[in-house]
Amino acid sequence: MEYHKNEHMAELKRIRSENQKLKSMINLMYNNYETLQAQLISQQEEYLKSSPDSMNRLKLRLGIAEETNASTHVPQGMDCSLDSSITRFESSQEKESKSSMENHLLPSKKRKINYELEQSTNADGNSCLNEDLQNKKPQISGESSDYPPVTQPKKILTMRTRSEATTVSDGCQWRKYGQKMTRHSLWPRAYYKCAAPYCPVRKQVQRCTQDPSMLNTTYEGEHNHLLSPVAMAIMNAMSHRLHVPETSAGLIGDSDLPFSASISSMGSSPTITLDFTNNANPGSRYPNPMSNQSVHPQQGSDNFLQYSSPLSNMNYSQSGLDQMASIRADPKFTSALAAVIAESMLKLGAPNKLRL
DNA sequence: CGTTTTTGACCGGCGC
DNA sequence: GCGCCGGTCAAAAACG
Repeated sequence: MEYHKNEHMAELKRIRSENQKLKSMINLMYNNYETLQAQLISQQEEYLKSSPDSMNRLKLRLGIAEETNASTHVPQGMDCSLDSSITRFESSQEKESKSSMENHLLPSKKRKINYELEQSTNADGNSCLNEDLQNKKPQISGESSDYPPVTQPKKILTMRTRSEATTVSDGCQWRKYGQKMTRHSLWPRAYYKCAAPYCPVRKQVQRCTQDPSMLNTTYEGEHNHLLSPVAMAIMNAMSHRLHVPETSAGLIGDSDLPFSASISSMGSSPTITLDFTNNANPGSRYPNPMSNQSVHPQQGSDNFLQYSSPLSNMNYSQSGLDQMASIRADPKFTSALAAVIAESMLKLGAPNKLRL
């Protein structure tokens, strides 16, 4: 009896100290993450200030619509290996987005009312006037407005995933607001808005006609709120043109990262895969940063690091803290994420090295 | 019963 | 001006 009591006490003590360790580890990682994010933002701002022209070049690299001639202006060496269907997809989206933006410039009666309503709700000094509203705002007196010019292009990212589900779970909450049959597809196109209040981000999801197992997802705009770590990692990966490994024809190979990475959706859960084999990106000009690092590949995987999101086995309704804890506690994930962020900073700090 | 999805209507752009 | 098309709205239906 006494023996069992002691055993329980020891177990409790062990669990308590483990909890403490985990807590401090989470705090440490959270701090590191915040520091990195702050550094990334300040570097971006600094870089954009020093070289305004670089913005357009970056947009091109990130697959963002150009202000003019977006579909015809394809810089040398860029996206040459893109699946032609993806290229068409992006181009048409850019065109559509442009026309939709022009549409916003001349609001209909109904839209004008909505706009005025939102204006009045934001007029109390609340600065949540989002990008969408800025685009909708009619330019009355040239550039004297307090807002950026309406020609400011929206970020457009496309992602192609193999999925049987109607949409790919990407860590964000979306509200469906429409579905349409389109002329050139046998499959309907679904329209989603980010469910966060005042967030302007929208996405369109449509199954590929040629290969119905593939889902084309187009994201438009930028989130104006904090994203979950998973969503952030996915958006980050998308910015680097990461792609689904199962895609036979459409592997986007222009990534200049020292590793290749991909998002795939097994069922409804996202899996982020980072492949540090040199073969994966033979054209990379960068040395493999992980070759002598402390990140150890899985046994038998031959320098192949795979991070399967804990969300794979996790209910999305689980509390945010638990979610963050499980993800951040995985050293493989943080290493991979840090590598992506570091790579972004490296590129931002060395504009002349951008391959365009 | 509140939230989310569905779906027909509506709107504006575009080509003819 | 008309019809087609894609994007959005909003009432109704479905869902949990």
